[in-house]
Amino acid sequence: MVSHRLSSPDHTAATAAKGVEQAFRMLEGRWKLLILFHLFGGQLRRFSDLERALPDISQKMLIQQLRQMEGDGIVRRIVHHQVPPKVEYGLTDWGQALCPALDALLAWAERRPPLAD
Amino acid sequence: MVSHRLSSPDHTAATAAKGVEQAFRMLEGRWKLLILFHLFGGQLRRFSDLERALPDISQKMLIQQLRQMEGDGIVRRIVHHQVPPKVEYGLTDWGQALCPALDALLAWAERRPPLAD
DNA sequence: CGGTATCCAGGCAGATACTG
DNA sequence: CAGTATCTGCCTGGATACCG
Repeated sequence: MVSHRLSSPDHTAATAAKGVEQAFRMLEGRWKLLILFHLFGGQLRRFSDLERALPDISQKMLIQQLRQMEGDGIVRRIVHHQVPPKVEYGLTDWGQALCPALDALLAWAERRPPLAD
Repeated sequence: MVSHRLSSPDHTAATAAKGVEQAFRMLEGRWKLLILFHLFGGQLRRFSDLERALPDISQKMLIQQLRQMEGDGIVRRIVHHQVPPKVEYGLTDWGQALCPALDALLAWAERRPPLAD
């Protein structure tokens, strides 16, 4: 029986959920979305810039989240071999492509009707 | 290159992230997406139907995830006062509206290029 | 049938201190 | 500047047993 109106017809509930869960796992974590929204638009940000932009994050968490997103292919890391060291972070093309999808989710969240129970 | 920005101009990185995080929090949890994809399309499913559809879930987890989504206004619960008891679960209109947003995220996940490191 | 109640373990976030 | 290492506490999910 045809049920969930996904654009792609060849998904079961299980495969669709699995795909979305993959996406979720890459974006979960208290800081990843915040980092992402600071990088949308093609900007490059230094490690210390991001530290300042996210005042409550520890260095451990910042590098951890950046490395995970780099490993997932969302973030790219650009090392300038200088003294003192300089490292910039930006998005890959695929990472940039997240923007409209997150936008859709944001729009949905903001359409929430009052809970009229 | 056209920078990818949000459709709504009055978002900072912080407010946008906050909105999307709200959405994420409502959908996080090992079973919620799976439940959701079983309910997309306007179907009503009994508690025991869902239990059968998600063979590895415990009753505690099933009811917990359903209740949370009900509290968030995504799922609605329909109690039929009968003996034996019968309870059905479906989506609210707003819950249904999640489908295109998740579809976008699913499409993104499936566009992932090979990690050519 | 459709739930509650209770206990438990693992993972992840956070603080803090140290380093090339 | 841009990280690494270690310790700790909490929260979430899971197993199990019981109830209207």
